[in-house]
Amino acid sequence: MTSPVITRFPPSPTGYLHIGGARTALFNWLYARSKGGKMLLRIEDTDRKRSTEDAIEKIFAGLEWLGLSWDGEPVFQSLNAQRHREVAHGLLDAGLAYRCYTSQEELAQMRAKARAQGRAVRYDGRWRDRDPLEAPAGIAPVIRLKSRLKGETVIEDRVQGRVVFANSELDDLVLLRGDGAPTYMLSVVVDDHDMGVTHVIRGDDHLTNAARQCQIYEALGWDRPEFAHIPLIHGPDGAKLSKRHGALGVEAYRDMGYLPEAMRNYLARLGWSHGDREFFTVEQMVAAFDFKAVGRSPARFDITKLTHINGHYIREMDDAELVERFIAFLPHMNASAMTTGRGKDSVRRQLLQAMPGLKLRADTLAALVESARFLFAERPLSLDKKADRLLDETARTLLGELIATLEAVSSWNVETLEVTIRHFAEKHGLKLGSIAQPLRAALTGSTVSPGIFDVMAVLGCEETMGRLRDRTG
RNA sequence: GGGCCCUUCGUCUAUCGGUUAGGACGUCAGAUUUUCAAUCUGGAAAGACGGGUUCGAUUCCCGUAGGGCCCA
Repeated sequence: MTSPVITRFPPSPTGYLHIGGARTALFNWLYARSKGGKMLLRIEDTDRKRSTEDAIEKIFAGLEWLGLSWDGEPVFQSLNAQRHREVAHGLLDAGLAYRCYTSQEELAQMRAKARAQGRAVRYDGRWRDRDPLEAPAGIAPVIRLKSRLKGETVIEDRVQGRVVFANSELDDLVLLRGDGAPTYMLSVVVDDHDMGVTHVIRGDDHLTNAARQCQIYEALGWDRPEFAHIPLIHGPDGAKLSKRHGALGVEAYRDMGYLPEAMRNYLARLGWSHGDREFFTVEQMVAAFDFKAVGRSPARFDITKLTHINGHYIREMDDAELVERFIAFLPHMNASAMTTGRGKDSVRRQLLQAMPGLKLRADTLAALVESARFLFAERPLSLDKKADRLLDETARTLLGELIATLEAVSSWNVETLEVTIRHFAEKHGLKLGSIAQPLRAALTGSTVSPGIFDVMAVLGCEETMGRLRDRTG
């Protein structure tokens, strides 16, 4: 019988949930779900000065937006400091750790010396076996792990494969600082152990840390978890993802009109693949996810592809569902006023009717909203430059004649309107485009819109005629 | 500086030693067309470099170069 899989996502609440963190969370979530296990959330708030409530809220919101639910209550690392200290002192009592009184100056010298000799920069263990009685007064010691000097530390990583570190490269790491604060290295190991984490899935920037953490596990006599170090996401220039690129919070993408399912799909395919498959439902993703198919090289964030995937999801989405997303999105672009003065039901009805034509032309919710503005615009419409130029004397005259024809239309629907207008164009010896474009300009204020007959149908007879008269009167 | 990781079209990737090196985004051309999209068809586009191992390397090994991460 194998124990249930427990993964964890441990964000520091010093900012928003960025793209890289979101993908790490996704992979943890996918693996846990695929194994019928759990994903825990740990808030690594030991840096009290930089941790904020606001950041915690944003991280929760980001995970929820992406549909990455965690199991149980979040663990706050700062609350475990006492436990971490006890573990460190246990190691001290067992002779597996020691007090080190080396000053900052000495450390700096050590570094300079190592560097000059072309060796790894690390602590030389000068207090490792020294008599504590020689301790200088007035210096609060740090507690260091008495790590193995010889041999190797081997990590059988689920993504990186077998990675070997010579123990001689790893120095006696600090467990507790002079002020008694546990180090990151100690806290992570103790918390992961206490939380029962079986699989540590994180960015490969932690690969070297993993070796050091293994030494702590060993000293403590604890089983280490499985490790899976996934490659980082880089910016378009191949360098670390920064604010210049995509290191925005996921909520920034939400506000740009990206769908969580699209973001999830895109992120999953960054560094992971499943044959030639590009699109995955959550279920398919969970079923197909496997560390063996996770690559080891970093991937660049490409918003163009994200946008394409987003457009795909918008087009595939059920119209009624899209209407709800549309409405929910309005506040995010400060466009709530767009539909004021209209009944909620009528707004929904009109959007639903227009959606098939609108969603084909938008690859973000923001673009979708923009493209729908003409529906709710107040008469007389303001025309953009091109539309204005299109509506010259000839065009207006033509529209005037069209009004008369349209007044005779008995049933106002796409089919009838199309037949009527095609006939009208023929009668005047015009191509359909010659009448459709002025019509579009008059009805939408733009030269770009869904099919013109759809526009007329969605606008309705009364509004259509009104907008036409605005241009011919 | 040391250690570790990485390297297939511009980008994300497939390839379990033998393929015309495949797909996707982007790009170009065409079809369609009432605009713009969407859609369809087609094109250009890749194994960093140098050595090995092998009948045969993108694939395995070594080195070089480049990039990244950690340590400070």
